[in-house]
Amino acid sequence: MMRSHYSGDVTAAAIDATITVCGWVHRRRDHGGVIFVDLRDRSGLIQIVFDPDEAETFAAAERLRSEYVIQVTGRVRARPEGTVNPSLASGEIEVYTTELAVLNASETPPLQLDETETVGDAARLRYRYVELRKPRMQRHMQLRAQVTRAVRRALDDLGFLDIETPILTRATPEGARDYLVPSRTQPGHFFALPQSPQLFKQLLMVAGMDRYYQIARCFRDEDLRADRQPEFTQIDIEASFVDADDIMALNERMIRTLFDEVLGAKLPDPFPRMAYAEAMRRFGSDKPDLRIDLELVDIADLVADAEFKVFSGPANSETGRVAVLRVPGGSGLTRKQIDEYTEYVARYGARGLAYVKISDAAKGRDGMNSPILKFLSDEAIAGIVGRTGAADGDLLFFGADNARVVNDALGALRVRLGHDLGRVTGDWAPLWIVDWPMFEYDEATKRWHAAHHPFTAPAVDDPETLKAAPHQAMAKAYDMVLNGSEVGGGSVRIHSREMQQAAFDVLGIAREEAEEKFGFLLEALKFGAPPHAGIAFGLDRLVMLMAGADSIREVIAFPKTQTATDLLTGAPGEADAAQLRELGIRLRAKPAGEPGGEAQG
RNA sequence: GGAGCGGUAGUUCAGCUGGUUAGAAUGCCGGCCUGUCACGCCGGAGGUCGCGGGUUCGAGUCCCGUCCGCUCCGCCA
Repeated sequence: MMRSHYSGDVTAAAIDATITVCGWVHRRRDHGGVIFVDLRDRSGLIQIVFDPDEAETFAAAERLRSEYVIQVTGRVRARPEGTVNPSLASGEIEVYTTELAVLNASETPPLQLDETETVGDAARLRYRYVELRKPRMQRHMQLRAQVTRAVRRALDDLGFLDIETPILTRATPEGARDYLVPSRTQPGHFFALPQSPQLFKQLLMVAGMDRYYQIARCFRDEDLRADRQPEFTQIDIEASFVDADDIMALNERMIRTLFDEVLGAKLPDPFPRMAYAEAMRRFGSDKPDLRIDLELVDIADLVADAEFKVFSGPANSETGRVAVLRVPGGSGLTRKQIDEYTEYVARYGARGLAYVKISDAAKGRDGMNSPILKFLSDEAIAGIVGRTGAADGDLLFFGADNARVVNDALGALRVRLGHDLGRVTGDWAPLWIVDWPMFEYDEATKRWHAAHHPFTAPAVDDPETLKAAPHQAMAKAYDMVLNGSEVGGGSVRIHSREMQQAAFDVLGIAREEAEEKFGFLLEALKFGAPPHAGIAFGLDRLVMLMAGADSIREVIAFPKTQTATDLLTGAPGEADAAQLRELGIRLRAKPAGEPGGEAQG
């Protein structure tokens, strides 16, 4: 039953009003015969006063301990002497209690609930229900609810239909690893949990549900990161008879409204757009953080003839790249710091991190300091200084390797330096990345991969053109990037069977395989599929950014650990023999000392 | 699959190069204090130093293995 006071905002109560408040005892202080309790409820901390004149209540209050669940009734009073405690939600008022009911006791809490304490992650997740009581977590959950509410309202108002799609569905051949669910009624067969509702929302377009959305749970059995969980939530949107511009306009308006309503933040109108190629060239990333003013500059032509093989090799290679990152004022970096950055870029495959410190650019090489200067001609040095605009006191970092390594390494270094050197300006920098390549060639498997997914429409209209030159094909795709994070991505979809087949052909998905895995989609495309396009936002990541949190776990009520387990419930657990028998699953013998075994199928 | 960091009272942490009864803060228990607000003061309880093995006269500390948590690379169409 909802307690009578529960407006969620005690601070709005009038002086001298009698109110009833429920919550948890955050802290009890006794002083000179008076007992003070900081009561924690969803609005924050409220100071409750117990006076010895209320003998019975006072006696009960003496037995209060941390995390006891109580209900108090009392008179709202202004705090004496005009004292205001900003750490309390009820900073200017207090509740002078006449009645106290202990609704439940609590053992000594397993976590410290002070906001200043950083509790170890394992303990937090094990006792998540306690951790969630913290005002910060309450705020995060409230923010998340506000976001979904605002999104729903915006889309509802535009006539979008919220339609649910299956959670038990079938495996897809490409993309992330699937979570599998064995079928009891079809022994040896498995459902897969959806990586996204992609195929179903396209079927809904064929079905004439021409404006669809869903706050959809998605599942991907891949390794976790601070911003990646195995189950996560997408704001999934699809519409018919629209093009890329329609979808981008609709969604940036939605995001702008969302930020305005929820955070009071004004995002640019319109969002800037940048071609994928430009983003890679200037920032080494397909999700550049535009709050950082550092940029990559190409210098391959300046060092192509250098004797320095480290530079001239990539400079003359089809797949190579030689680029410079100018760090204004960076010549103050110590050798130790540069070594650290070298180590940092090594993660991305960079075999070194050449640098030049510039003390007096006008003096040419004599005004510079670098181990690599001796390998470069005066012309090359002058060219690099001219092109990068390097000034006295600057430092230049060089990347020379195949383009992928240079982009990854300098792109990551750029972000790292931006933060380290305080070059992050502004609060929100959204943009659209457009003009994506249709396919990417994977050297390892010698195969083409879909840059987005295999249902993305190419810019060309003829399937034969697509097949003839897949490396040139551009996709009608768009990603929304915010502060260096990809928050959403979408595309115009293929709506003709012939084009879809052509895409599968390029991707090396055999006709039989395509027929088996996607036959239903190919078939649907035959029966009057309208042109359609859509987008999906990563809700968790979006809320994380809005909350200023550094992990997606901060905005998910019950997240999983890095090894995809749930410390609270102990999931995943073992299945008992009877269940397995019924499912027709036999486990491989347990390796000694290890819990569980491996499914054999 | 790989790299790195961490695991010591309920909680957050300290514990230098191996050395006697493993400390602090906070929380918890008891007492004191006429309004505190991170209240204060006095006292107390609380630890298989993640687990297993090894080196050593001696291991929280060194070595090996293992488990767990976190960050990152790979992976995430």
